Amino acid sequence: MQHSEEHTAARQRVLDAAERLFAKKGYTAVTLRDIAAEIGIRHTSLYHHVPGGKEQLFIEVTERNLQRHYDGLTQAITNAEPHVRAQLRAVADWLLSEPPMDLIRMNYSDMPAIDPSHADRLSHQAYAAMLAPIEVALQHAQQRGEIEYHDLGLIAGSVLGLIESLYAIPQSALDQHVHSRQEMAYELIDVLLNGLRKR
Amino acid sequence: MQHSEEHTAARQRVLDAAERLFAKKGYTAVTLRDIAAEIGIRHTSLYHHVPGGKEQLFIEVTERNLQRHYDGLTQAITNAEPHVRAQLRAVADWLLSEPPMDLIRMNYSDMPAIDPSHADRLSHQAYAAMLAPIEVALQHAQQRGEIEYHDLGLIAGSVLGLIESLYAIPQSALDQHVHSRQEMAYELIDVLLNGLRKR
DNA sequence: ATTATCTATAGATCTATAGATAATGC
DNA sequence: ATTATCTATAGATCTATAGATAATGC
Repeated sequence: MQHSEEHTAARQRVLDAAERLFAKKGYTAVTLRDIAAEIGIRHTSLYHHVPGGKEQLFIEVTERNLQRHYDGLTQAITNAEPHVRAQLRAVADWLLSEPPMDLIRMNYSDMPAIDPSHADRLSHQAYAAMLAPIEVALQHAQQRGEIEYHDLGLIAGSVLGLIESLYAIPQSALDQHVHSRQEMAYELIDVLLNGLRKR
Repeated sequence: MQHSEEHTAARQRVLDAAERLFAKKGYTAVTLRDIAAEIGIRHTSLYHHVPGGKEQLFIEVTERNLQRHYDGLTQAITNAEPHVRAQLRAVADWLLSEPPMDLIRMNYSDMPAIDPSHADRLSHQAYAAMLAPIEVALQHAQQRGEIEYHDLGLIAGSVLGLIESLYAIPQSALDQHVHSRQEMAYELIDVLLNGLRKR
């Protein structure tokens, strides 16, 4: 016997589609019809999987997305060579393999549209999931003497901001440009690390 | 005699409110009712000032916003001391005095929701208005020998991305933190410039 | 038998139009 | 006289519920 919290295949398809669309366009820009259309069902069928409706769906898949990012970033860092440059490149590779995590939009547009208590929790989770793995890697790099800075939380945010901001480049501009997002990310990581070198 | 393209005081109030709200929350998250409520009129009255409706309103105020940013950034740089550090601090001050220009949201959420031909133009304008002034300042800095890098367009984007990403920090986290956004921006500018030093 | 989807429907909200009324500026 | 706003209304779309039908998994 399975109760409704269980993860059936159909429910997974719903959550996957919702996660992708909400991540890409934000809470208000996505309708339940968009999500349902994505997987070829009627929007009313979504309520069977998520009785709480749009808001519950958004909260659930956003937490899921953040957890996935935490895992992905942690894995990327763990699997990379134990040097900060390789680890930050792995972070960039991970982030650029996913749709952008637009934390500004979350902060200014998504969060104000949902229940405040949930918004607070999500904001906290976003901060922790995205920044913590990077900050830990930077701390280890500092212990190894690869970098030197007094506020590595700020630098972790910069790494995230620098890489994600590459998603602000329109596809049309990317096509003309010689470099890919990955190449640009790698260059920026080198500039940043150059600015953090012990001297 | 004045035709409807003229800028009357009432029309200015409409555009101001629309600009602020669209900048903050994005195209789909803002309704015409929100804009009208902001200035204490009924939403149907908006059509008198902007017959083209929501989409025309968004396009008009977004271009206006971009022009304002271009002017503001150019002025900030011109009025600053003629050194890259002071100029980038002035850029940060300007950007942090305005609501965030979330170019990721524009790229992924706003632009797909409007007419493609207008979207293309707006994307191009955004790129030019926000990056060009910073890039020019960096080129001058390079001519003065203050920095050295082969792709200053990429660095201009980084400056923008770094500073705007400070808007991803929730207010609650800012309250706990010791540093203001401005202080963090100044620190990041120093790290970046340190990474771009001639050596 | 359980899970998933569909149809039908309600009520709220959104963009938009038409025409009447009020406010403003020579 | 012109400009700005309002009321009334239409039609589209959105979230959500109820109950019937179809698909699935033991």
